[in-house]
Amino acid sequence: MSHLFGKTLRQVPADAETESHKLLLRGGMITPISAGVYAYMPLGLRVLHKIQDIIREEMEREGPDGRIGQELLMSALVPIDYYERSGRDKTMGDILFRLTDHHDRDFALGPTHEEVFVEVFKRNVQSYRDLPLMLYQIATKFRDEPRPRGGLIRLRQFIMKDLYSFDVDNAGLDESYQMMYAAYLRVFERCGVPVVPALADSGAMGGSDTHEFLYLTEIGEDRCLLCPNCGYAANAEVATFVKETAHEGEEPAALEEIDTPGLTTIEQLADHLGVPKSKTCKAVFYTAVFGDESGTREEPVFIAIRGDMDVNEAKLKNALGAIEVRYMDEDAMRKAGFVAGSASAVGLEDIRVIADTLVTEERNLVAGANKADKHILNTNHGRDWTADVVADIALAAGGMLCANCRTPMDERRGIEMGQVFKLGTKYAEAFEAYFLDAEGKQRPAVMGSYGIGIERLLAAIVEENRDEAGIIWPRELTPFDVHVVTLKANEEGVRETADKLVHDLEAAGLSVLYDDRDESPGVKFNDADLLGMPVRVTVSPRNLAENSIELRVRTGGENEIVPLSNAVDEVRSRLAAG
RNA sequence: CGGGGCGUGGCGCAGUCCGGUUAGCGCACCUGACUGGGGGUCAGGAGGUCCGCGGUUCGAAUCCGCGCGCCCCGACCA
Repeated sequence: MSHLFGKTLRQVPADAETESHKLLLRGGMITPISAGVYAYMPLGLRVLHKIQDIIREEMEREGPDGRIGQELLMSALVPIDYYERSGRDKTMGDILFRLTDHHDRDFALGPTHEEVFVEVFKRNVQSYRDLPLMLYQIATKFRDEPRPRGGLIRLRQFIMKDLYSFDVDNAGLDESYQMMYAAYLRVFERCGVPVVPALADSGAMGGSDTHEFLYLTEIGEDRCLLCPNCGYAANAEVATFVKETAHEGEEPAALEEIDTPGLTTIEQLADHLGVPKSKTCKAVFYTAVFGDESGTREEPVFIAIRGDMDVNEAKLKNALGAIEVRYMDEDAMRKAGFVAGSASAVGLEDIRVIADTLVTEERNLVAGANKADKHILNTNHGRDWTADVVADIALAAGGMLCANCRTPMDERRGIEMGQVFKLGTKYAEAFEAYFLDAEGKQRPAVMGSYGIGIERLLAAIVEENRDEAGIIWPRELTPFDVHVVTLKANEEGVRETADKLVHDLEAAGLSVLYDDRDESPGVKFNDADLLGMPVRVTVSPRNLAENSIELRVRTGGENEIVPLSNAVDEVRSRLAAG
């Protein structure tokens, strides 16, 4: 430690908010470079390497039919036309880091590598005999995130393990997907991070099935719904729930315009009228963005949804086939002639109306009159207004009933540790990555893609494995196996004994962090706790007088005095137990 | 992109409202001594474009303008 680069800090840098960020900074394991960009110091890098070792083992674990992940390395610098061919130069939009070389050729720094893998696949595979194939890399990705956050949780430059599977058909893809799904559970288990696999949105990836592996934590940025009864788990973006009408049986009543001065929210309106929020129809305005090879086009859309629910923007996007939907700002609303607070689809023309399924089945809802301070009672879909698109666009929330078993669901926050996608043939077709099947027919490869963010995983490992004093590294990830501390090293025999012990431990195959600094006991013990190695060994005159050393396991055990002669075996047994 | 906070030695902060000696404190760092089982004590020391540029002024860390950067909330998110 007298030579170690990266000092521990007693005070936490003020801009660290999450515990993992604070501990990694205090431990001298990371150094901030720019928003969402970090340098990894020696201790931090050792853990990153160990995480990667675990991932490599699990990616290369042989499947039932002998398939394994094969590691390779793609370029980070990618000609922009790769992303143009898949259309993702548009769908990924501003997230793409772009640059131009001195010949004016455009490149991107790869944010994810489906395009590059499928192109390399195409150049090297012609026959079904080469399939299935699983290729992966552990490499740096670049994403110009609008808002990096939480230390290592959301970065603009990060290391990712990305694996891509290539199969002859959907059944093969299912097998690859299951293999990776299982491998991911093992990776997170070994890293000491509990995860919940949840149904997710495939977003700009395209494709069908996709699961996210969520680490549940209050500092998470994703919201998910969990059924405590049947185990259903889904990101709020895609979560389904039981949608029941509340007023379907009523006889349609006559329209009636009423005065509602100053009442602009559903809350106020329902309170004023003494009706449940489910008796109202909420109006929301969005700008939808559509895009294809020729460019992008914007269109204002009107959303009608029952007053007690909110719009799920991912579902809305999918229902419209838009590449983006965004909440309309006040300027655009004024231009479109909407009366915010008193709007409805009744009498509305020249704009697409998207209605949630429930709102079309209810009867006699209170809706806006499209005039300030006026609302209409008893509006009914089909009679008073008609939607252009009817779809499930409602956002699931805690307490809503599970679609499988009608149990009220819990809503939790989580961080996405990894995601697995069934991509299908989208990329193979865009890149004409065909192989010849047994009948000599050309077929596109059926792909899957599977990613894990390495630094984000590191952050979650620290979030999950710590106490008030510092980090508690899981056995497989600790930067060093043993932390040897000397006290009063200038006194007779202490330094010599510690030097020899370190040598013996290393000869026994253990890695050792040796605190040989001339610091007070308090400083050394506190640093040992902060840095979090599983076993601490103290060599001091007091113990030496009895030919002993002292052991302490980081997980909170008591100090134990053991004979110096057994030191190596004793350390090993503590490590094996942990 | 909208809202909020912040920018003064490596870290944490005071000073800024109300302009005026040499910009201060704690931690860390260097030298020496003492000390030695949970961030010890004393003495001496080094270290500063006060985020940048422009302006106001006899005089700017402090006032004004324009930028830049960092953090948080939201929007967004493969």
